[in-house]
Parts: sequence; structure tokens; C-alpha cells
Amino acid sequence: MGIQERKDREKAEMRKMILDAAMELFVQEGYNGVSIRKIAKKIEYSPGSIYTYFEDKDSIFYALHVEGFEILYKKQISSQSINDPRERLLAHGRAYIEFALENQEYYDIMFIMRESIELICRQEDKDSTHGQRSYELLKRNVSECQSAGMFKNQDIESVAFLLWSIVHGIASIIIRRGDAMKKLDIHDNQKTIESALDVLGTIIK
Amino acid sequence: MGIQERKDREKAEMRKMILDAAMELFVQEGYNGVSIRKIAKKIEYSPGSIYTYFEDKDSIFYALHVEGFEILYKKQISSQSINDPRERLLAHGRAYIEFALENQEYYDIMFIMRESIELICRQEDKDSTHGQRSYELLKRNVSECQSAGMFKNQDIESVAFLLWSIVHGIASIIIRRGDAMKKLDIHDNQKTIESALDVLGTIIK
DNA sequence: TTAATATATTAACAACGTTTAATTTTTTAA
DNA sequence: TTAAAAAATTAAACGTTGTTAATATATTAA
Repeated sequence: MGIQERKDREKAEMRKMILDAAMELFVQEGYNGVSIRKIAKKIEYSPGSIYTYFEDKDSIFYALHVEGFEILYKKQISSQSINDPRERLLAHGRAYIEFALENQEYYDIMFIMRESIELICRQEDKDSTHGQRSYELLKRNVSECQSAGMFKNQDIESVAFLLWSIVHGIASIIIRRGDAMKKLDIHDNQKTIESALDVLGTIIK
Repeated sequence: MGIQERKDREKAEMRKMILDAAMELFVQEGYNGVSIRKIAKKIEYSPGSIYTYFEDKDSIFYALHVEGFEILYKKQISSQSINDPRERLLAHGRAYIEFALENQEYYDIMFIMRESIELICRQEDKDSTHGQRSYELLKRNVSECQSAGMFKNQDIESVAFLLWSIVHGIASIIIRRGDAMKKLDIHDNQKTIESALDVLGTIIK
């Protein structure tokens, strides 16, 4: 059995090499910069070898997308030690935005890019959504806020969706239009986020 | 002068043909489905001809992006006949989301897609942002809401950015993850938007 | 060692964006 | 109307791309 284990380990290592190379190229040169051939050159294998480990190029992005959701979920979990429901919910949102800005490339693949999301929809018919866990966590937080007297006369689904929209909106605008924002008199992203979250904090009652 | 005018008209018509073909392919087959060669075939010209009218493929997407901002701005303007500042601001947001969902492909090119936005940043160094007008309108609305007693102790920039984030978040989640949303118990998009805007309405004081 | 299996490579395919030179079409001037 | 100039169009080529089928090379089990 030792042999099989070693082979599995090697296979996993090779997959990781491919994913790391893909992410590096993606960060450096964008989606178009990621080609099977460039990945192959980077890891010093022939292009054909990649296909022993991944079905196609999209599958590589899908694997990165799964990695991203793993990171996000861990980050969100670790932000949930706060007792007060309102503060916990705000920390949850803050963790989401923090993840997005600290891992812009992952966030891009997970929530913005067209190419990867088309594949996600295909894949997600088979197994369950990787983002589902995170969304369940959000709904639980909203529910517990409601138990504490917030969001009166509103259903959990709507509030959760709105809150997700808000943090996704903030994150994706900064990721995609960060440069253009200076034109709109938005100069300090970090400060802008803080202010936006402040405003959000005062309006959420 | 008649000749020059006719030539300009013909040039514009050809450009429009190219853009229409590009948009049609984009709607049908996504970004990868839009190739210079396919556009050329659709309008029954050789691939090389396209380059008489557009510098490169990205320029075609940039032109579509400009078209989109034109449509958005007109839609937003026509939503501004309401007197009450708060209602006017909400109508402004509603118009934004409506535009996004009725013109998902334009919205994609304008605010979500990586490829076009990279070019936008390049181009926008030269002339002024096409989205700037729309954003100015938003800020004016926020400002007038503030004059009417809303958004106390908050600066206009932060509120405007947050509001933009919210409507962009709602729109882009639905456009990109519309399919996946059923997994999250979000079944009726229109109803979801209405609820989210309702929540927003009660939250904005 | 040998047969079977898994992995790696090479070479090829069709499609891509773009550029060049050649060619056709249109416009201008005589 | 005709010759020269300009503009528009084309075909052909270059270097990419994702992917695959045939081939070669290791690795494993007998």
C-alpha cells in the first residue's frame, strides 16, 4: 500500500505544482497569460503532461476556485468568536472583504470571472456548492441577529442576499475598477471601505 | 462636403455592423465566441477588413462599453423626475439595477469583464471616464438627500460608494451567479431584488 | 527478466489575433 | 473619359492557442 500512497502523493504534488504555476501566471499576466504551454514550461514538463492531471484548462481554474473557497471559509470561521450577534455579523462581512482584497486573484476566479463561473455551474450540478457553507454561515448570523431584535419584519433570505451583495459589491468594484476610482474622487481604498462599513454599521439596526 | 459626409456615414455604418455582430456573438457564445474571424464571417468581410475600423479586438469591446454607458446614462436621467430626494435616490438605484438586468451583456462589458476593463483603464487616461457622469448624478442625489436631513454625520463620498457597491453587488451576483443562486434557496430573482431594495429602503433613513 | 501499466513526450490539428503585401475598388484631378 | 492617387479589401503568412493521438519511456507486478 506504500507504493499507492506514494503515487497518490506524487500525483497531488504534481497537481499542486500545476495549480501554483497557473496562479502565478494568472497574477502576473491575467487570464490570457495562463496557457497550458506556459504552465508546462514553468514546471518543466511538456504541455501534454498537464492533461494527465487535469481534464482541460477550465478544470485548472475550477481547482483554484475550490482552493479559494477553502481559504475563505477558514477565514470566516475564525472571525466568528464574537458573542454579540450584530458585531459578529459585521466581523463576518469584514472578513469577507478582507479575504477578497488580500486574495484578489482567488476572488476573481471565485466570483467575478466569466470563464471559471461557467464551469462552476457545470460542475456544481454534480457535487454541492463550495460556497454554500459560507452562505449558510451568513444566514445563521442573520438569523441570530433577528433573534436579538434586528431586521424586524424582514425575511432572512432577503437580508442575507442584500448583505452578500453589499460586501461583494464593495470588493468587486475595488478589484475591477480600483484604478478608475481615482477619477471618481475615491483615493484611499482602505479608508473608503472603512467608511462604507461605518455607514453600513449605522444603518443596520 | 457631401462626399466626406457620406464616407463618414459609411464608416460609421461599418463600425456599427462590426459592433452589432460582435455583441450578437458575445451574447450567443460568450467572450471566447467573439473572434475577429467570426465577426468577419458574420458581416461577410475578410478578417483583415476589421482592422480598417478598429485597432484590435479590445477596441471593439471598448466601443461596446461606451455604447453601454450611453444607454445607462439615458436610463438614469429619465428616472430623475421624482421630487422627493429619498424617492429619487431609490429610483436611481432601481434604474441602475434595471439597466444591468435588461442589458446583462453590456453590464458585463462595462463593469465585470476583466478584458475590457483593462483596456478601459488604458483608454481613460486620455479622455474622461464615461461612467463619471453617472457617478456625478449619484453624488448629487446623495447630496440632496443629505440636505433633506438624511445621512447625518456621513460624507457624501462614502455614502455614494456604498450605494454604488450595493446596486453593483446585487446586479453582478445575479448576472454571474444566477444559476448557482437556486442552490442558496434564492429562487425568484425579481422578488429577491424587490425584497433587497425594500430592506435597503427601510435601512436608509 | 518479462508483461502490463502508468506516465511523458512529440507532432499534429484547427482556430486564434494580427501584420504584410498584393490587389481591387473608389475617388480625385486633368 | 482617362490617368494618377488614395482608400478599402483581400489572401497569405506568422506565431500563438487548447487539445488529442501516436509514440516513447519509465514503473510496477508476475
